[in-house]
Amino acid sequence: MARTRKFDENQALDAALRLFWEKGYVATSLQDLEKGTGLNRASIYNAFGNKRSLFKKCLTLYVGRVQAMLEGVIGTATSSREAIKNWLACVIDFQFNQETPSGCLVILSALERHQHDRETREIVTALFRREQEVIQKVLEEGVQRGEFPADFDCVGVAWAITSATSGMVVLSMADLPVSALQEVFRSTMRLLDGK
Amino acid sequence: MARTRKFDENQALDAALRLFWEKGYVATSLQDLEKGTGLNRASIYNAFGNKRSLFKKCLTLYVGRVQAMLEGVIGTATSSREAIKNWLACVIDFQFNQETPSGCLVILSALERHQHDRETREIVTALFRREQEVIQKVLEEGVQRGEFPADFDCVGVAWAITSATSGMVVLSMADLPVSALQEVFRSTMRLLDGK
DNA sequence: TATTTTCTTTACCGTTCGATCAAGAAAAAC
DNA sequence: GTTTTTCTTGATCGAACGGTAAAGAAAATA
Repeated sequence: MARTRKFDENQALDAALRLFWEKGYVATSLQDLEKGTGLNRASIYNAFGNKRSLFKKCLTLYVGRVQAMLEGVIGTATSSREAIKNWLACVIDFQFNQETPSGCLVILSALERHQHDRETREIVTALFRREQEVIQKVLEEGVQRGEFPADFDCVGVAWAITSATSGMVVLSMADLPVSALQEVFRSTMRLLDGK
Repeated sequence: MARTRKFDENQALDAALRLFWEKGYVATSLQDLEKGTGLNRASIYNAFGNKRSLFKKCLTLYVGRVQAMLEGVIGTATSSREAIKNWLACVIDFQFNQETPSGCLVILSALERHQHDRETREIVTALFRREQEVIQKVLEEGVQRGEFPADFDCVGVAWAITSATSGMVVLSMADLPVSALQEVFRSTMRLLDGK
């Protein structure tokens, strides 16, 4: 009864995500999006609405992936300590992975806050909260398992680790070498040793 | 022999800095700059060159101030521990200070890296390096003073603290409450306790 | 195969972008 | 007070911006 869509919507979304990830919301023009997705301008509007809603779809997609990666890495570890170690290593790998852009769309969006509506900002806030919660939970499990002392500050350390992941991303975006991130990594891990 | 400038160049630079600080380089238009500085467009070009060079002047001004604040806070402390404590507290205060925008122009510029030339990116990199150096130095003084054990990892902890300051700024931009930053603060301070 | 419906293409909309230029205004030097 | 020089103003530039409308192309139904 009707014509089918020629392009793969997920594929186009992926391409758009990559662009926003690299240049941010404002600096990514519709011209960029046309070239990146291979779609015509009107096709983009037809499929995704306007630039704002396309961005929001990309951000949601990205957040979902990061969260899946976070929970995957944390969930498959055999100890609390290993979980944190793997997560921090994962963040570093991700920054220097050649297949994906460096940086982080969520952090970028956090800093572009003036450009976005409340709903978008809440997506950003939620990811950080979620990261802290997941880490806190794995630390609490570590306490129960006897890996950490009973009075271990799970809340505070979880926030510190969450902060450290953002900090590492910023450092890598500021052209600091891997070694700097590794120093952050090692020192952050030491938060799991003390009292 | 000639007419004198009516406006205060430093004052205009301050206004421009504030705009870039709030919205970033791309999102700040010349219209914004005209309104913010109170200057006519051509006066801006006459005084500061183009948008790029105006931005660079603002960034340099900002970096100088942050560095002065860093060195001031660290330099006036009576112990290594107190120096770090004051610096972290200073960063938190700064984020919630109502008189200045939240966020950080340097971090924003790091994430907008694709917009800037190498010289600008190097200014950004340099500030992070400088922050780490200053902190490392004060830690090393702490070791000599017997505040920390002889094998204390000054390099790594300095990077962790540098990362923590960026992390806290990101968290505050992501609308996390002060309490979250304070948790990062407390946990980061604990890096000075362990072995 | 004819029809219907959706997707795609092309051209274009008004607006805003960064940047410039020529004319007018004002202060210092003589 | 005249001259000289710089600063300021207002108008305007071409390009790029996000977004849209109408015509053409193509696939699924009948």
